Amino acid sequence: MNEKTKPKHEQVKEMILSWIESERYKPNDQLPTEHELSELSGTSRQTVRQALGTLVQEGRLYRKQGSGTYVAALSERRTADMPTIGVLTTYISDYIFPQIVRGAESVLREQGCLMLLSSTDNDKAKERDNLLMLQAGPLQGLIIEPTKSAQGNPNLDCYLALEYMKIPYLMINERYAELDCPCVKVDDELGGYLAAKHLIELGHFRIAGFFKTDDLQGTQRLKGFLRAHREFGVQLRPEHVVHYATENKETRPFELALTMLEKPEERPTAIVCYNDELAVRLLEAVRRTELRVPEDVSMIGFDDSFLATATEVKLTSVSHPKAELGMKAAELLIAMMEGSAPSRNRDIIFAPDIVLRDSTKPYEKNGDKFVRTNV
Amino acid sequence: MNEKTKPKHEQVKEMILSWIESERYKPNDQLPTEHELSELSGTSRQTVRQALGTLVQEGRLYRKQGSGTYVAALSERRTADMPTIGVLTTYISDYIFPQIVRGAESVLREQGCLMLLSSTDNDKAKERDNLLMLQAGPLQGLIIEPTKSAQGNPNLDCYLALEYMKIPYLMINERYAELDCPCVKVDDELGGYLAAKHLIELGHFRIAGFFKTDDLQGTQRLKGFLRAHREFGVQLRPEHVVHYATENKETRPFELALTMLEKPEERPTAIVCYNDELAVRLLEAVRRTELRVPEDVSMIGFDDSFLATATEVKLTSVSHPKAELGMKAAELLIAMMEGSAPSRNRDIIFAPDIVLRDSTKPYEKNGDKFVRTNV
DNA sequence: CAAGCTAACATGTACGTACAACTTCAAAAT
DNA sequence: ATTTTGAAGTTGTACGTACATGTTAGCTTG
Repeated sequence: MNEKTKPKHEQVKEMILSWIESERYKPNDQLPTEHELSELSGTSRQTVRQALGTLVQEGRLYRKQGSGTYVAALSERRTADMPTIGVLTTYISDYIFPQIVRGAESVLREQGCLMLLSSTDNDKAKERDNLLMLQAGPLQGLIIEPTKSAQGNPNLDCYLALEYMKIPYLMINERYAELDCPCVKVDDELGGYLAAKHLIELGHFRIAGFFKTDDLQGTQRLKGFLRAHREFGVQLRPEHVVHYATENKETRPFELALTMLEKPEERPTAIVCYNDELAVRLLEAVRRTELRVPEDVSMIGFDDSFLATATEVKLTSVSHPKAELGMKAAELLIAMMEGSAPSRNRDIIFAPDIVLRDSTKPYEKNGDKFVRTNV
Repeated sequence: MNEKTKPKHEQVKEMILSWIESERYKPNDQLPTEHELSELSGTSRQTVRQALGTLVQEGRLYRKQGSGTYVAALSERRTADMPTIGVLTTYISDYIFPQIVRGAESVLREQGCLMLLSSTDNDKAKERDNLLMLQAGPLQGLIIEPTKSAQGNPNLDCYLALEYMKIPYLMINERYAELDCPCVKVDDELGGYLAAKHLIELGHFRIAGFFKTDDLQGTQRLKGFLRAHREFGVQLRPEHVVHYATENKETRPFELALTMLEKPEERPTAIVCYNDELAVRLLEAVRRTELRVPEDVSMIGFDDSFLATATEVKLTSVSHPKAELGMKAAELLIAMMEGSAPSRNRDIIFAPDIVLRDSTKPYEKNGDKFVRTNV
């Protein structure tokens, strides 16, 4: 069968499609009967039925026994022309991620893509389940937030399966070390650096830092925090660097903050918080010890979320464009799906900046017994 | 055609499916030829071809002209056995909705369903676009948060199309008046009633209420607020009932609160806020007028969100189980899809309760010139 | 005028014949 | 031993007949 002579049922199908596309028949209009089409096309009723059957299966027509065959409304067309994109996140209601999803969804909607959303509860086994389930669906691309990104990747085989299946994927916030997919993220190291730098430039010399180090984001923010201290020659007390993880985030930072705030000779003059959520929690620790922010201890958050302005003392916070991150991730994934993304250096990294509010102020001696011993 | 005697081509299809499911034939195994199946089943080759054609269309088999018919590998199966559920929301990053989605997604994941997420920006035209797009996908059910629920339903035809297509759907938070689908929601009227009742029982007699009335949730909360005043015989000043809408929510409530707080002779002794987000905003208005919560004016929020504990004065708030609402909605929709939902009285309504914190206290005269004139 | 009935019309199922196009395997040729 | 050819086998297209099931419109009756 060469190109010139297609099967008759294909030719009938194309004739009917041309009627639909030229709007000779509009949605819910009735087509000629099978008998009429048979005569019109000079083919048998069976051949007409085969053409109609294919168009029904594709959602272009619907049939009603005893009544006739009708043009389907646009909404009844199938998904052949609507790519399905998966978004796999750790926590759907995490206080930042909904804004990233919002940005992604707005781009995907605009581009006529359907978005599947799924979550892992920051648990590697659930990450695996989700990856398998999403792959079994009609997936054309995947945006992934890694799960406990600092703790390795036991689900590597699932990611390799995505590559085998030629499903493009990218990661947001961090990337598993052994994968080579693009990553769309904030420069967390720079964020931690800017936070500490801001406080150092305000004269603070005893700065505590609280970091959630089971995610690479926390590790990177800590790295920047340390780098600022080194560059500005400010000494750091080891007990002023607090690590915590998903499992103990409700208790450990609060307890350790209480402990260090209750000792006047060891008290930090400022605190860098891993994020605004933690900052709200440590604000309470400051109050509990009858100190004030920023009069007694300055504080800086991260993410510039709506929590930063919900508190009585508005938080100075490291800011980054959350919805835009989602948008750029979606745009990049679509480009990858279309084969129009550059093959190298595809990471997109947003530089954060500091939004100054009321929670940080210059360090003042204030009759304290403390003496600057650095610089 | 009654239940007992299915069409022959259906029976052949089921025979072949039973082979696949019992693993008599595994992925990539070759099935008996059409001629052999014809003899085995006692039907014509055409009938066998029809059964095979359906299974090919469903992705269970693939055929190779001149070679044979084979069982498709698992990853090539279509999503026939993984239902796809749409969730249509107004704002993905709305401070409450992510928790509802989280609850729904956890149930859907457990039940092996894929979840499509889409948003309308509380805009009716986008609601329409989304409904058309979701319907064009492989949708088996839909969970919908109505868009500006108090303002009618210009997209009724889209909802009727869902019914025509026999796609079950339900609504959360409110239902469009002319639709008869199930609704899963909080009893907003009771919530508004409890909020006002709580303040009245604390002795407050001049209570302001702020309600977002372009959503039926706001209208119902207002209704309960009014009912409490009527039942307890407390008079209500019209200027103490503030309506606002999506478009002016950033400005109008704040301005009107400032206005009423600045006039000592008209100042309310307590404020009912449509939600915690608004409460945080009105806390700032109270501060701006150098008043204190709860010493000078009590305040109660709604939703018991994490904003309620982010503030310095922890908010008394009307509480309801947000993630559970999402879970119940997903369970009900699955039951509807399986035909196991009761056909009547399917609404699920959660009774809210009050979580007492620090933002409300009993009314005291405090040297004010005010005199109780009611009760 | 409304309700019920029936015949005509339209799609759904099933069988059959015939030939086209492709694949596989065995036999023949090199 | 390897390559080529041809026959047999298998799926794909197309036509036809016959009957089942459901819908619709027109006619009749109350």
